[in-house]
Amino acid sequence: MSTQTLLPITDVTACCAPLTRETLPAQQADDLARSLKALADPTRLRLISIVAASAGEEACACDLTEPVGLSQPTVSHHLKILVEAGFFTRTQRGTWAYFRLVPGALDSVARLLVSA
Amino acid sequence: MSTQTLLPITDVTACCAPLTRETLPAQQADDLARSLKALADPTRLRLISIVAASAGEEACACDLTEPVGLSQPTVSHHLKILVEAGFFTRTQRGTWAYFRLVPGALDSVARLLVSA
DNA sequence: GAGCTATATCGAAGGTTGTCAATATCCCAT
DNA sequence: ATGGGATATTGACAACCTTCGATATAGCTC
Repeated sequence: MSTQTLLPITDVTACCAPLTRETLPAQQADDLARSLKALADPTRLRLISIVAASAGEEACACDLTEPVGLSQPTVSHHLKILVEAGFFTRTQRGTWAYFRLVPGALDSVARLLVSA
Repeated sequence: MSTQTLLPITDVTACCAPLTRETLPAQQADDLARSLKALADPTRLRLISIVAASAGEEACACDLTEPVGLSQPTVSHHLKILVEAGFFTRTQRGTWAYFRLVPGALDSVARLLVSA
């Protein structure tokens, strides 16, 4: 993960043919790789899965630390990466931070991987 | 990328519900993350794309170095990672090594990412 | 066999990532 | 205001990744 700002997924997938259709330009390869890097961590996959399975498809940060078994700063770090990559939205309500899946974000990445 | 042996994709995806269906067990999160890590590199995405777009969906290693603009050892390294992750097969014909996409491998990963 | 070519492996440098403890920030309640 | 709880940021460290040049291996051709 670089320090560069991540494109929201919807931008990454706005324009392009699927991966297997024609040779991917370097710029688009970079963008897609950045999105995939955000997903390519077991803790982040579990966070996505937990949020998606939560009531209202929304989860409080306070309920995410314990299930993944890592420290609070580490979980906060992973959540930030998922937000910056465009997979999560963050809503502050009082002291609590709530996270939701961005609708269609995972599907956009998936669509780029398939041929048909 | 760890030194640990990668599961072929078909094993990763053999058993499990989509990512967003229920909380992903740690073991499956690890496996899927390993597959995604193999994809999460711009050079490897371009290699996949070039091979997929080649005549017969097959490409010789000798034709892959120049388009990605990296050294021969580096390209060889990326090809190895894609083979070990189960996305490519490698066939030796004389001095040349030919690479093909494993049918369905990308689709298996994509299917785990979508909800529907 | 000798030499050439294609590919893989080795070893090292530099950058990136995941993790934590410590600390800062923000918001609510008293 | 003050205190307490929730979350984010900082700084540090170890592990890992990408890349290369140098070298090894394997197969073809003469």
